Amino acid sequence: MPKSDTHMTMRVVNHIRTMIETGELQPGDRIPPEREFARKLRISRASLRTGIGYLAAMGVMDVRHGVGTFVADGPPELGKSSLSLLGALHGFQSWQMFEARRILESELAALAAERGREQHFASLSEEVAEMYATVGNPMEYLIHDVRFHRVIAQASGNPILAALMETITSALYDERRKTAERSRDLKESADLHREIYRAIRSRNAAEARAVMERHLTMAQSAQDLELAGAPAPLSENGKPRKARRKAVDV
Amino acid sequence: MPKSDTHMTMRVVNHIRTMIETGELQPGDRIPPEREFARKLRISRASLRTGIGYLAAMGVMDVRHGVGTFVADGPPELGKSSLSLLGALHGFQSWQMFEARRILESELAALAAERGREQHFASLSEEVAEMYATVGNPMEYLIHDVRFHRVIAQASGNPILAALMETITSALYDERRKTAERSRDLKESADLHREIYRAIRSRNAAEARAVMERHLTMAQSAQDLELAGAPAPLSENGKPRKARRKAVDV
DNA sequence: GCCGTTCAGAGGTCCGACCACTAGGATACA
DNA sequence: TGTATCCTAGTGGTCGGACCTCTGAACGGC
Repeated sequence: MPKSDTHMTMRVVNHIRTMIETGELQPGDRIPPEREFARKLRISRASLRTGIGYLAAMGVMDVRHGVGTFVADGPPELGKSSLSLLGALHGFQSWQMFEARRILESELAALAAERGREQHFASLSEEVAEMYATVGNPMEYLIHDVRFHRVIAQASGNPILAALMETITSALYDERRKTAERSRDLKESADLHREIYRAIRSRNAAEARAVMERHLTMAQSAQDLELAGAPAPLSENGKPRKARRKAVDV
Repeated sequence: MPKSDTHMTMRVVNHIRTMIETGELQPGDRIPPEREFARKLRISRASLRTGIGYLAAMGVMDVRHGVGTFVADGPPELGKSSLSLLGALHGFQSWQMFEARRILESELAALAAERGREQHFASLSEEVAEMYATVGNPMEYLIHDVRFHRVIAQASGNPILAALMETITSALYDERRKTAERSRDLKESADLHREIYRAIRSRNAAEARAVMERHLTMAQSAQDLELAGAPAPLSENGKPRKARRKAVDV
């Protein structure tokens, strides 16, 4: 998509991109200090920083003040929190977020059932066990919950869908953290996760998809309930700035 | 996700975000000239530019040299071409891209069948007609093809899923453009689009999903064939790094 | 009325200085 | 000896102010 030559920023982006493609740079690697790198590329430090900023915004680079600049590591995600920004711009609604997640994760679960490997099953099993063990500790529980879904995404064998899921999940995360779930809910949640795990392990794609959908539907209604007794009013395009803010923060 | 206060870049991002949330800024609007805006925010122009660059990278702002900086207009998309960058980093494969698209668009078609409105149906019908009319002109055809899918995304009533689709599609676009389709293929393609349109209009979600899936599966195998048949793909910049580039550029 | 020229205003690039954070070594103390 | 504190080199962050390039529209000659 991006033109090369002219714009300095694109020159930087393409240069780093090439370094990645040739294997010269790998996830976790550090790039040279800005001053040095800028000299090597024959551009000003300011321009170099523009390019790096661009890559950082897209989640490809990870800049750490006082330490250095690194190639992003960990699960790929499209543009850190870009979804919430876009949401502010286009008025995304909470339920749309959940719907998107429900659809993605359901398919992910089905794919995981078809393509998952022993190692994935083992990880899933482990996380389920941890979930049961931390039913009394929502904070801890959430960590394993997230990991569980992340393992499924990996097991699906499609890193792109996994990245999309990661994007939505992280946008949903903040809101979710605020929902102080009760222990009884967590027990039910753990049960559902166990069901999902079993369906995947037995390579029953349809079942995995169905249970995952049930799980996420329940999670959504639980949160809706928590947030307000009133069901979400879909004004579609309403003026009320109040509602707008709500949709935005999701 | 982003901390506020300290980092200038986040101060800018949050400020603009707030302006968007309050409705002070709307898609298509122009923000003040950099020098002036920087003065108003009490920060240096460089810092302001960093923040704007961040927003631009995520597709929220649209910067035009010599003209001005605008709030993004048109269909939302997550981080312009961030997918192809991430692809380079994590080695995304072509088939994974197609799979993701197939899953997303199938669900989108189903949702469109359930929620679409008369105006959407009218647009779809129009695009189908245009497709038949431009069967002899691949360039023109492609435009209406893209529009057709975009209208379905809108009709689905879920802008988030639509944005995800847009992201994948635009990453796929370059590759797709190179595939000089023959007229006969286009005729078949138009027929399928017409089927999809009919299913949606008759609110048959299952049928819409199925036909869409068939359409995209065919499109994928057609392109695979094209790529395999012509063994001397344009290397775009000389380097023989074929296999690698393939996985990357998709 | 058409078309090339001019020009103001907007973003793009650069420089060089200085600030702020981090990690790890050097030092002081118990 | 062990531990806590301080110091410092290295790296990203911010600044401002000069200059370049691009775009669009007003201007003026034909």
